Amino acid sequence: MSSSPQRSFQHRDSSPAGAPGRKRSRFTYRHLNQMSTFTTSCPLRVIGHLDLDCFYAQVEMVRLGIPEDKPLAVQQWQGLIAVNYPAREFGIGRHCTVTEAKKLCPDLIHQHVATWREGDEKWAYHPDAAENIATDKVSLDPYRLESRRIMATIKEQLPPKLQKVEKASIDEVFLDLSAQVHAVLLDRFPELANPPYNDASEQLPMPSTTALDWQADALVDLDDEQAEFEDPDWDDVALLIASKIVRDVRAAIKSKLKYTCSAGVARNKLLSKLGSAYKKPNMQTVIRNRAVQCFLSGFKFTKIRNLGGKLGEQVRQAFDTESVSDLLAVSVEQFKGKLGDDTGVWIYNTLRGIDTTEVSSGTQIKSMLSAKSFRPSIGTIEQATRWLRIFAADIFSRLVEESVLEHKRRPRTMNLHHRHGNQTRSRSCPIPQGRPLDEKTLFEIAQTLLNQIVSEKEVWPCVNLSLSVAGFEEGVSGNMGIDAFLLKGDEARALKEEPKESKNVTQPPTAKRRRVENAGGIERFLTKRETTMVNRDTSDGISGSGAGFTDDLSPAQALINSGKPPIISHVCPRCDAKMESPEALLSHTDWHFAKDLAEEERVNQAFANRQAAAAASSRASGQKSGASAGPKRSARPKKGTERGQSKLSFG
DNA sequence: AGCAACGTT
DNA sequence: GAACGTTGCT
Repeated sequence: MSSSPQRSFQHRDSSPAGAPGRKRSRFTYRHLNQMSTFTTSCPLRVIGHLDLDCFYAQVEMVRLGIPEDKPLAVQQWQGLIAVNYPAREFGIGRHCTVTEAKKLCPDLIHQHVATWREGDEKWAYHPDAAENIATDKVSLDPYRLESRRIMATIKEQLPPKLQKVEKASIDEVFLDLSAQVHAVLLDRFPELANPPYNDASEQLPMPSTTALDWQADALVDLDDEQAEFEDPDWDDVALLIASKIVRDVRAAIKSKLKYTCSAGVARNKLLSKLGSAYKKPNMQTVIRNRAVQCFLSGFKFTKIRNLGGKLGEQVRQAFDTESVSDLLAVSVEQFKGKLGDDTGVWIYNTLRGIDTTEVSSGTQIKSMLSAKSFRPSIGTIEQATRWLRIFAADIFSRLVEESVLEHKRRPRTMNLHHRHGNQTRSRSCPIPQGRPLDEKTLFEIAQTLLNQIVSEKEVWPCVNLSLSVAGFEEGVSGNMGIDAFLLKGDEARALKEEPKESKNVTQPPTAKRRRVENAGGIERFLTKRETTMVNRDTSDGISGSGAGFTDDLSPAQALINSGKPPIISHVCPRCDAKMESPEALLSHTDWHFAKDLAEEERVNQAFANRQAAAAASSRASGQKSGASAGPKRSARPKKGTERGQSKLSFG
């Protein structure tokens, strides 16, 4: 991260915090402090979402050294599972067949995914994979490995103590940038440092800035009427800072790994995710709080996460519309009546851009699956058994990469899924825990599951089989060393002095990557209104002007991080901690604020969760009702700044 | 097609 | 806890 002049902000008269007659921010010192503890209800929260552009296609482009402008698609058998943007210009879509695609674009590069081939010890890119659908099994490992490198790069780019990064899928990441932005705010706006009389409920002074320079960000049109000409407040500043951080992260991914991604920056996960999809590829979109409702109203609600399927269809039927704005007229009670309390509240909030879902950094894999659909279906147990061998090798290989080098976790259960025509069966069983796990064991367990299934009637021909492991469990049990936790086939045999078998699949302990983990994961609720303006960043991600946002922290932030007070005089009335300066003491009291609020928040959440959790099941996001009033803003329409502006003037 | 997560029964 | 279903990815 390079440093640069703070050209985003031009300071003007920085009137004292308490200057009379001066307009106050609608945010308080308490809100500001909540940023440093990632409080999910904080109205100044800033969340980023990164989404790799046609990820699989990019991986192949980079791996093969193909120039960016060449059309390429990733092939799986006769179909395409990823299409890069140059290829899309030819009208090639994800569910074209290869022959259709070649017709549209004869020069299309169609790279087949890597496959496991029976008897191989590892997946590989086979030139003739497409013709071997009957014997090969797709491997997505190359993409998982690249996904890990990207995660590592992102984490390297962010200040270690202030980052919160969640891997949401193989090509998606959420960032809670609140604490980092908080540190930047305190560093660059000294007037935010201390609440007068330690009163955290005091409103902040307005930003002492003349203009926000959104740089390459473009503003999206809004409905007029909206109170869009209000003075920028600290939430705008926070989003601007976050936007810059995100831009730098994208630049790092691009320069180090050659991948482009799109990004969304907003106040929560829901909005930032919509933002990243808003313009692709290689663009980033900022959704300011005042723009939320307008932004959301532009969507069919069916585009919103969790509403793209059955549930969305239910909603559409119930209210006979697909538009977000139509549904704004629907009351919570109506939603509850039609969809149940939890789902009803969730939808009501979601339509308003309300989402307090946490960004949880403690995300580890929870299950692994290896599957195959049989083109000509298979008809014998011997055939099925051969596939089980490949599945076991695949899964074991991934277990080795995932858990051995990192945290030693191993799965507790195995599941075998079987499909015959329309009907599907699955059987599962525990994986014996006492002893080390090896590939052969995996295979044998799978075999017993297969036997169970096969012993029923009407199982042939089989069109699909999938083997999965789940129930991952933390840690090295007892004195069993990490090395014994998982074993390569031959090592396991040696150790157990078992009779040897002919086939032996060993896994090269491939790429080693680091990991950072933590726990967490709670659902929350929030409140908040208003907005007026969306803007979009057209930056290509390499725009110079690096972030001057540093890793060094304000005293307050340093305190928060260390979690302990310094030494020397100035005694805290709360805890008798001794500080070396009045400033340190003030910062220290900030810290108390943060702690108190975090605690308060925790209690709230516990309550919310209890209610939600009881009935909690219905939807993938049990939110709590009772959205209370957000900070009110003095909605004072101002004299005109023009629409589509790239700068906003301050008071 | 091949994942992975999570919810319902 | 087992079986099955839903959602949302590339």
